[in-house]
Amino acid sequence: MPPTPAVPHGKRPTLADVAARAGVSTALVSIVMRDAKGAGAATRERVLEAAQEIGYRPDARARLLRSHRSHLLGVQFGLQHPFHSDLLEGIYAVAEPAGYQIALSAVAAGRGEQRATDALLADRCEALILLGPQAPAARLAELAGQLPVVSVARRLRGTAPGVEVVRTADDEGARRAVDHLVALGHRDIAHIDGGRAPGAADRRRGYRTAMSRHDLADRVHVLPGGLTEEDGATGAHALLDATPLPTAVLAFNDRSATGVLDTFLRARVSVPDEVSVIGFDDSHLARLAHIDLTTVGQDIPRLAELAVGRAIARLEGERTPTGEAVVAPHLVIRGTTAGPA
Amino acid sequence: MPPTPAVPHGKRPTLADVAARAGVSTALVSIVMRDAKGAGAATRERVLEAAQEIGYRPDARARLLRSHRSHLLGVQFGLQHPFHSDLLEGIYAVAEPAGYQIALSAVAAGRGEQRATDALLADRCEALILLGPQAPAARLAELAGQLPVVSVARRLRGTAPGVEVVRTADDEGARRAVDHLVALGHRDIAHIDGGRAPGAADRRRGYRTAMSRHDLADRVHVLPGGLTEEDGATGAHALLDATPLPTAVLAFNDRSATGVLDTFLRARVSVPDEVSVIGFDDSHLARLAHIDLTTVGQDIPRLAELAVGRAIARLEGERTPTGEAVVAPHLVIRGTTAGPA
DNA sequence: AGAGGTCGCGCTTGATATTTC
DNA sequence: CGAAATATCAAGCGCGACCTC
Repeated sequence: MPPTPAVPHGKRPTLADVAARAGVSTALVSIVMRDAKGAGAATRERVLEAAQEIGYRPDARARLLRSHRSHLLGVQFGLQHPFHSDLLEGIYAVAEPAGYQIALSAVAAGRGEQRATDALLADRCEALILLGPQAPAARLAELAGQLPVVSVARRLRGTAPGVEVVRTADDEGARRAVDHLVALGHRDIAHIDGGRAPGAADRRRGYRTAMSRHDLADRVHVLPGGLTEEDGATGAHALLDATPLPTAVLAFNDRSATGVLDTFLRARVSVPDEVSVIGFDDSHLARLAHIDLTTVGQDIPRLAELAVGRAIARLEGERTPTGEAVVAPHLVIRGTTAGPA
Repeated sequence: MPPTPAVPHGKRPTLADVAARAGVSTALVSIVMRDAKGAGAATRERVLEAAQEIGYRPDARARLLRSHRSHLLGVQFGLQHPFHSDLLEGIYAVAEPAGYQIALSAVAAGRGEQRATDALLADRCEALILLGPQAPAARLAELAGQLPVVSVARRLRGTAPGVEVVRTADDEGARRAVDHLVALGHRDIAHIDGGRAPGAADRRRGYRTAMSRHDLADRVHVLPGGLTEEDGATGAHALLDATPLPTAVLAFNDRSATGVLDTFLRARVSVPDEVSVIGFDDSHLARLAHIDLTTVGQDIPRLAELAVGRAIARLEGERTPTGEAVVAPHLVIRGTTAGPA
C-alpha cells in the first residue's frame, strides 16, 4: 500500500487552507509565503508549520496572474545542440540568483520556432532569449515589437530593429586560429566551413581575411561543410582525394573537427604530425583526453550573463536596445596542432 | 525606426479588449478562442478578426487557473544527456497531438532534481515525467503521493510505490549483444560497464547471464566504466595493458564505445578485424557513416509514447499504477563487429 | 508594526436569456 | 410551442496589492 499522501490527488491545498489551519487570514499567509515584512515571528512560524503539514505549495500561475510582473524569461533552444545546453546551464546560473525564473521551449523535429515562441508568449514571459534562432529577421522584429528579445549566437544587423544581439566574434576566432597555425609555420591551411549555420559566414570571412593578412590569399581553400561530424568527415575525404593535403585544417566547430580527426585516423594520416586540426566551441568533446582538440573557445558564461543581463536591463527601465554585444573568443591550444612536417 | 507594434510593451490585450472591439461578450470571445461550440459563423469570424487586429493571445496561466484541468505534463530532463533530448523529441510528438502541453525543467550543474521538480509542481503540472531520475526512491514516492509520476529509464521495483516505470530491457539488450558476438565466433568478450548510471546494473547482469548461458562464465571480464567517451577510453587502455586483448568489447553506451574505438584506432588495433566493438543506445553518433557502430538500439518513440500514455491514463481515470513497462531493445548491426581473426 | 478585509488579475464555466425554425 | 442554436451573465480559480483597523 502506498503511504498516505498528505494531500490526495486533485485537492491541492491553497492559501485559504493554510490560513484556516493556522487560524489567520489569507493575506497574512501570503505575506509569510513571500517572506515579505508584516508578520510577527511567532505567527510566521505557525503559518509555515501549517503549510508544511498540509503540503502547501504556492501556485506560480495564480501568483503571476495577480502580480503585474512575472519575472519570467522565456528561452528558446534547440534540443539537438549541445552548445545550447551549455548556454542554458549558464543562463540558469545567472537568472535564478537575479530573481528571474526560466521558461523553456524546445525547437525539435515537428516543433518549429514559431510554435516554440508562441508557447513562451502564452506563458506570459516578460522577455525572450532565443538561442541560435533561424527565424527570418522580420519575425524577430515582430516579436521585438511585443517584448524585449535577445538573440544569442546569431548575427542580425539592422534588419531586425529592437532585437538585442549577443554573440561571439566569430571572425576573430577564425583569425586567431589561422594566426596560431601560421605562427607554427603552416601556409597551406584549409577551412571546412559551416554552410548556412549561425556564425558560419563570419568564421569564413575571418579565415579569408587572416589568410590575406599573412599574404596567403592564394592558398585560401574553403570546403563546403556543416555543423555535424559527418560534414567534417565529408570535408576531410574531399581533402584526401585532392592531393596534396594541406598541412592544417580549420573546421567549423568541434563536431566537424571530430569527423575530420576520425577520417584522418582511418586514412592513417597522423595528427598533428602530418596535418594539424583546429575546432571551434571548446565543447566537452574537445576536452576529452583522447580527443585533445585545439579549438577556439566561446565564452559561454559571459554569453549567458550578457543575454540575461540585456533582457533584465530592458525590463527594468532601459528603453532602447544596446545594439550588439560581441564577446571575444580565445584559443585553447591542445594536442592537435603542431608545426608542419 | 522600428515598425509600430500593434500593442506596445506592457499592455497585453485581454479577452475584454477583443470583446469590446468585436461588440460581443467576453464569454463569447472565450468560446471562439477555444474553438468551442456555441458561436455563430459570422460572429466567430468577426471575433477572430478583432483578435488578430489587436494582437490578442490567450493567457495560458489565467486559462489554467480557471479551468480545473491544466493539461500540463511536467518533464524533468538532464541538460547534458543527448539521450534525454531524443526522448523529449518523442514526448513532444506524442503529447501535443493528445492535447497536452509540456513544461520543461532542466537538471544542470547547480540546479538539482529537487529544484527542477519544485518548479514543475509550482507550475501546476498534472503529472510528472522524470527522465533518468537519480533521486532517492523515497523522494519519488513522496511525489507520487501528490500526483502521477512516471520514471523513464530508471528501474524502481517496489521501493517507490505509485511510481510508473517505463524502461528498456537493459539486460536483454546486453544479452542480444553477447549472442550476436558469440554467433560470430567470439568467446573472449569483455564488458566496460556504466558504473552507477541508470541501467548499468541490468546491462552488467545481462552480460554475465548471457556469458554463462554460452558456457563462457570463466571468460567474464567486467571493467569499471561510466557513461562518457573518457570512461570508454580508460577501459580500452586497461584492456590494451593487460594482454591478451579480448576479441570483442561490449561498451555501456555509444559514447563509451566511441572512446573505445578511438583508443583502439590510436593503438593501431583494427576494428573489427582484431577486435569487435558494440555500443548501446543507437544514438546519432552510432549512425554516422564514419563511426558506423554496431549497437543495441533503444526504442525511443515507444518509450516516449508509453511515458506520456501512462501519465495521461492516470490522469484520465485509471486509479492504480500499471507497474513497469519494459520495452524490448533491438540489435543494430553495423560495421564494428565481425568474426574473430 | 501586526493583523484582517476586499477586490480583481484574465480567464472558463455553469446557469440563464434571447433568438430561429 | 419546444428543441436547438446563439449569446450573455455572474461566479469564481488562487493569489497579491491596497486599504483599514
